Amino acid sequence: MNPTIKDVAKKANVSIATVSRILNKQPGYSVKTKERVLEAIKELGYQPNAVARGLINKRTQTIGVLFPDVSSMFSSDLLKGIEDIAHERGHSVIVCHTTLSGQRTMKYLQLLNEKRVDGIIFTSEAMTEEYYNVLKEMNIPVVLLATQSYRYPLPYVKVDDKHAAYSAVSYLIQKGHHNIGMISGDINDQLAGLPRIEGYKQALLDRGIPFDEKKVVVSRGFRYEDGIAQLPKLLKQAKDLTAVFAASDEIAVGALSAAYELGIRVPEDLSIIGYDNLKIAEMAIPPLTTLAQPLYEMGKAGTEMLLDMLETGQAVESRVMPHSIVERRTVKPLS
Amino acid sequence: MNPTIKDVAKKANVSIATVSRILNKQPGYSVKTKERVLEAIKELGYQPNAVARGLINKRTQTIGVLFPDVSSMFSSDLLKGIEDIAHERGHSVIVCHTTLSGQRTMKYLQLLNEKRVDGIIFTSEAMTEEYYNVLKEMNIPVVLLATQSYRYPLPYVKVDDKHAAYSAVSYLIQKGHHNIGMISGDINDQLAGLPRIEGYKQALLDRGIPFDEKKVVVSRGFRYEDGIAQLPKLLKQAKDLTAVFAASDEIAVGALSAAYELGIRVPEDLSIIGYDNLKIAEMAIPPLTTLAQPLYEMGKAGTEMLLDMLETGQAVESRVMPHSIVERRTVKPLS
DNA sequence: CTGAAAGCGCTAACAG
DNA sequence: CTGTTAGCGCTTTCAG
Repeated sequence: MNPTIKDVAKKANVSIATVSRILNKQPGYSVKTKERVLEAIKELGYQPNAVARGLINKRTQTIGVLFPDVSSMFSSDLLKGIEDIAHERGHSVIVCHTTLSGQRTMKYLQLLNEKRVDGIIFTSEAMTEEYYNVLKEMNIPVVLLATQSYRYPLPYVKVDDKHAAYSAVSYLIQKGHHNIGMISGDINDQLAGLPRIEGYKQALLDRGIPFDEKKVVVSRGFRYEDGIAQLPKLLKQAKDLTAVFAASDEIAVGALSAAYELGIRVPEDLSIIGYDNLKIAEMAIPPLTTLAQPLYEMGKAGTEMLLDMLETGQAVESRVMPHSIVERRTVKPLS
Repeated sequence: MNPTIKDVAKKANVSIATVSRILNKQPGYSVKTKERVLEAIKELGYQPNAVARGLINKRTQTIGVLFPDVSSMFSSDLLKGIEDIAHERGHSVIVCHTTLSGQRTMKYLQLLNEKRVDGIIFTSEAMTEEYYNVLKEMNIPVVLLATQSYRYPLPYVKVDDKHAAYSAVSYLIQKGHHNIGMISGDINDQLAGLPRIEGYKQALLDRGIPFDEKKVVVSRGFRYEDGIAQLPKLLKQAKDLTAVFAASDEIAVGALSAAYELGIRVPEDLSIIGYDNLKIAEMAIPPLTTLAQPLYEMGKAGTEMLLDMLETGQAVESRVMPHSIVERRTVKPLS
């Protein structure tokens, strides 16, 4: 069995209180005792029991992160940022894959409560009343990552989706494209679906290009398969498109594949711009021009916010992260 | 604050022992008290404190998983399998990104010990004496995932790398290729580096094709960038190759990109086979033929093993998982 | 500067 | 069937 603080105390001939003080760098002991204790610790290979500490401190130094079954590349960029900061600031992270069904999300929320995590990062999924209620009950800091809620006062970190989509489409227009299609994600998704369509629409309108609903096709998700399925559909219902804006990189790469099958050359015959800037954007053939979300930084920022709330007890401000265009080779300038 | 078992006991007019029994489904109470207690629990919204439980039971229902900074796609497939089984069997998972430096691995190991996790899954990285010693000290089950150790008696789950590489190259030969190159990962990697080269060599020799070291080029890692850099080098030092075996899908996709830049058509001018069967293999243009490792199943299997050890206290047997060839479109049969 | 003792929330004998 | 009690390993008053 692991040695306990008691063993250390006995070995060093002091009380456990003294050992505890030394462990926690509190004042109240002579240099000599400190040395003796430190030596006992080393000799025994003593490691404090975080469980016992958690019980009394009411802090577990652990946070929970909920991921829906979104593209794993998307999630893992976020996770990396989260884990880096959490570790740096002395916290562990418990990952929870909630998949689609809310049931599992509820189970996880309950679990995280039982484990007494210090805070929760809720990613990508929409916040529901049910979730919010239990979160409120738990009475711990929560931050929304790559999602947000109008209804509930939870701090978030995300990109401005509408604005980002606007930028992507504006970029296309600047490059001389006028006949631009869009492959959207789920239109019922108030967070990543609709706003991007609105950004697309707005960009068009602002340049005096009429919006034509035939030019946007909506899929159920944001996956590769959606891109594969939707590009042909889009091309059929909207003629002579010179460019398409895909609502995610996975969709864009799917579109790239579909185009390849159709014998349509990208970017010679058709320009494509994606959204996210995942690793696959870089790896695509040809490399995908895309609207970049700083996923890794978002993960870091969200975690910073969470831990700040934890430490200060204060609310923090939401952060809208900057997006940018990463120019690669799927958009051809039109003369 | 969260209500405690005491509150429940008071409200239901019973002792905390009775509540505890009911919570743990142990015998020893009437139906009536049970109902009363259950109602009190519901009314208070009581949730047992897993930290307190962990302290007394010496079980935290939590496992730790260590990932080096391997391709995130690779890790996240594993993680998904791990998390699914862990959750199904009532455990949470703490993720630890160890990056490259062993220092961080040691810190994590120590952390996981302090948190008193019930078991550890150690992925991809080579087991060192230093790690093994602390792991042994911790005295909890450990399983190696996508790695193995000759020196230390730790159960593992992985694919037979040499055999898998042998299969991949044999496949190429069956398709009529004789002049086959290889882009290897780090040759100093005893687990994923060398064995795959040996499999390549063996497959050649078994068909009477002489091995020529000019035909294999080794990179430092298994990343996309390595593929990009190494293909041109390989093509320069080995003429008239008709096919290449890449030691990972990322390398293969990098090779695909490099070929595209060079104006080499795949598979018309050059066939390529990858290794892993990540999602990107499917998404590549053209879709990548590859040697599939069942990553998700491996994650599941490893976790099953770990939890079995935990529950039974018995050692478990290592598992060599089946590999297979996923035929897509980067290998052209030679007449 | 140091120790004794209470108690975090829970489980597990041991009594009754 | 039910309650009392002693800890699990630690932090933290409160005395000295």
